[in-house]
Amino acid sequence: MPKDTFYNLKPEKKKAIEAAFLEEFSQKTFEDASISQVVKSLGIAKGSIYQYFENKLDLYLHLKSECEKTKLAYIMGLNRKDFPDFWKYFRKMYEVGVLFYLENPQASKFLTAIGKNTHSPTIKSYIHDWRNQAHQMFEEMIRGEVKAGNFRKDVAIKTMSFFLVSASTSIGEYMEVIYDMDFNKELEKGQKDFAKQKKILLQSVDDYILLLQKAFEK
Amino acid sequence: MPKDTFYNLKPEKKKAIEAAFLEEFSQKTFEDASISQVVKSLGIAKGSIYQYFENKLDLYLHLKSECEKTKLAYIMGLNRKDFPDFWKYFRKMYEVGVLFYLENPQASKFLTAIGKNTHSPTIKSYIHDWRNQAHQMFEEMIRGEVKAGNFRKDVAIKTMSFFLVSASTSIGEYMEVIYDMDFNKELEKGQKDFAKQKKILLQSVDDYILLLQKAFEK
DNA sequence: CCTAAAAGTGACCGCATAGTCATTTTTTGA
DNA sequence: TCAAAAAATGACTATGCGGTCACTTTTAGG
Repeated sequence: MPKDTFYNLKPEKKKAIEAAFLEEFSQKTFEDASISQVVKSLGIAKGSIYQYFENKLDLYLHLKSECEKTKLAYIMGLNRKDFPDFWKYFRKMYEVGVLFYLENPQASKFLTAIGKNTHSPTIKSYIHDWRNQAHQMFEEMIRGEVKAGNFRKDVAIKTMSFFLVSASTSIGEYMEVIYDMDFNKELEKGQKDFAKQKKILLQSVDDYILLLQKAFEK
Repeated sequence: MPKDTFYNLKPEKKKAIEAAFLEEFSQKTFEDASISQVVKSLGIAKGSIYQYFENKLDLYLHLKSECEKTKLAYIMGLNRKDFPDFWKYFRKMYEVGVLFYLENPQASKFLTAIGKNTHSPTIKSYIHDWRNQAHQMFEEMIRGEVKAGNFRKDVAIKTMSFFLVSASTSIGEYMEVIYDMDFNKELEKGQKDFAKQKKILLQSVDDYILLLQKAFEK
């Protein structure tokens, strides 16, 4: 847990520090991310960081939980029961996910980057836990749909869950590719249309759903 | 390129060095992998490594190309034309892939681990190239199947290719999970049946194909 | 205004890395 | 047998890291 000193910081400075480290941890492994370099770019002393946090991991986990909290606020309130079928629900998840991405690109990229620490001795256990949770969640969802007669039942639920988790991850990567392509295109034209971006990103999701739906239906 | 000194080494020593570094690079990032630690475990001097290779990257790329060469020997000879449909061809690719895995676990794991260096400043360009090649290959294959009327044509080829690449990666990860589970189960019983392992791994592929087939068919 | 607490600092420590190179050891073949 | 070539060595360099701490500066409030 961060120390009181950190929470006593002026909001702008707190934000600046968080932003700088989000950036660093989005682009490097936990081990390769360098506190020394970030404080240099921030123009503060390295010692200060250790007035705010216990150590590097404490800092990392603080960012992680902050970003997760932010994202959760977007996801919260979504309930399978409120949708006529699983894919409408699935799509809505991505709709709020895209909103989160467009409104908090740094946080979103950081959360994605966490998953790239598969080999980090410090971080891998957190990833492992997260993956297990995701698989369990998806398994339960799929089991529900199978029981309700909405999904095929000739393929093991574990397999379908693995398939769906990977497809979900892939959607995220695909969206980033599409976003970069389109972002550069818009840059040339010297504009940046938020609503249009959202539409383009969600088109990727819709296309993926077209494929997934067929794969999972009876 | 490795220096002559390396190729002049006695085969056993050469193999031992390669094996030790395959192991290290399978478990750590390129940057985090430690030559110092590997040479210690090998019982040779660090200077020797620099008699064999220009530098760390040279060593890494040597292992990469060696493993790729080994795997290529398994894949080579497979031709879409020799199969009645795409999924029979796809399955055969995994059949030889599984064989490669069972016969060269270190090489196979190393090749998989390359992909985890997305954030490595030294390695990421190689991954990027590899990904682009994979996507291009898959795109061409899919285009062929669409033109032949075997695949649906209402989803962009780029999307289908992204979907298929991710599913393929996922199969690999799924197989490792399944393999570990089953390997441990067999260990308890104190046996290790190669043919049975192969069958179990390929069952994962078959299940994935059941899903993919539906997703892609007209 | 002045003092005590809080915040900020950066030189420094211990450690680990990739890579070098003068020196020693081993191998080779005439 | 012996000298020249090849290979092996490990102390050493330069660099970078996370983390510490004695010290300085800023802030707060009686």
